[in-house]
Amino acid sequence: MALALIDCNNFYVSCERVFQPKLEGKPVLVLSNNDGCVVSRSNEVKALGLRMGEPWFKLEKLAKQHGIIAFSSNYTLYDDLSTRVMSILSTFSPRQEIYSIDECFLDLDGFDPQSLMAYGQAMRQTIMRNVGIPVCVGIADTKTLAKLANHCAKKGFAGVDGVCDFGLLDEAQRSALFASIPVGDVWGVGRRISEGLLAMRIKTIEDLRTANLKRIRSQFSVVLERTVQELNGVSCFQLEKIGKPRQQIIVSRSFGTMITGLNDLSESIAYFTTRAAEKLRRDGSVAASISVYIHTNPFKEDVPQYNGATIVQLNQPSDDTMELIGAALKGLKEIYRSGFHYKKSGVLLMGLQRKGSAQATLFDDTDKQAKSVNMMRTLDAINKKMGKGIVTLAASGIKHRWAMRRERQSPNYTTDWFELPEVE
DNA sequence: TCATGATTTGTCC
DNA sequence: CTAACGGGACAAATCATGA
Repeated sequence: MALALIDCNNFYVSCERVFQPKLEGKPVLVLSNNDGCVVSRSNEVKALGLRMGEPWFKLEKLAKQHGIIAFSSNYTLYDDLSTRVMSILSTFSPRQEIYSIDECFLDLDGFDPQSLMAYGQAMRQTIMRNVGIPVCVGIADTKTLAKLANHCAKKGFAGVDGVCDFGLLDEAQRSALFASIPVGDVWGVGRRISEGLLAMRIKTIEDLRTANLKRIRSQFSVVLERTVQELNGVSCFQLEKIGKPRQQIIVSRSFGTMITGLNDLSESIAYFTTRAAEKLRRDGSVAASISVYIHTNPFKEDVPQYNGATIVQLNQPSDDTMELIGAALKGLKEIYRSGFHYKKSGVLLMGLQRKGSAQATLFDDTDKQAKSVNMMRTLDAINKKMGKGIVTLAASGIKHRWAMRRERQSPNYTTDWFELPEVE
């Protein structure tokens, strides 16, 4: 049983550097949507002590002083480079689980244990040569250990050069290593659980690995119990098949500016529902209900706060943009209150099932359904070919006063001819 | 009282 | 110039409800 976890280094920053090599060695960071928080940092930025998740407006001055280069996030670019990285990695194993935009697991069962280090190096070199993104590789018996091995590879522990294979460590070396790493670095141990463990004097990974299982189960949860098992080499989290359809779809966004009126809110909800319905159809699913929510800015404690949410049941499960928008706007009218400054809204599609598997009812209008399928297929095809949002429904509005801030975005180098820079 | 469904919580990246 | 703090997904835990 051997598993590899391959994780791109500072992924978003690395994507920006692929197309601007002069950023190499310079402090670079990438901001979240709306230019809100720091979500990716180069090593130089980490060395300056800037923290992950820190709001940009608090750092802007400091960043200028240090000559930090900040980008708005460019998901079109990151998605495209991610696809290339994942596609290359898929050739290294018959089984791959894409865990997130910048990391995946590979099943290395049956490979020669002595050659795994070299195999990991081959992955790194191939990706660097073909895409230009640096990655690290962690190899171990379970997912949790592979994540940890990757962490060690990134930190460069014990002369490790981008690949770390726990299979090469004996018991004593393993214990010593684990005793040197804080428990919060384990996959699945977040802030809250870290605090709880600390209160029980469980400080290092070695402490956690040797902790009493029953006690962990009763004081925390079955999930943490499994994590402890995994740290001991007992596999509890299996490799998941790719292409499994999602169980929920969320589209939500903070606004670039506060909005107050029902009209602007309706536009945003219609727009988000359109995006959600596209994802739904891409998955080949239909939704049974849609939830709508709006809220004010929770960070402005001195102004009146309001959170509204509701769930609207559809007559029958659907993937039709217009039907979904109709339901969403109905929900919005119920929860809308005038007199508040709204900062964010969103929709959530629930009760997802494979299209076609839904129970047909006596009153289904099959002719109307067939027309809807054609309409939606055409809409998706045009938008795919001509660019997202070329054809939209009137309800989504045109001007989008509420659109998010993206003041420092790089061009879509790989997906839009018109955004290729001039050759100097 | 139990089983089920709905909502909240915690985590990850 | 001012004001300015992400988004999406999942599973388990917890709460609410109704037979």
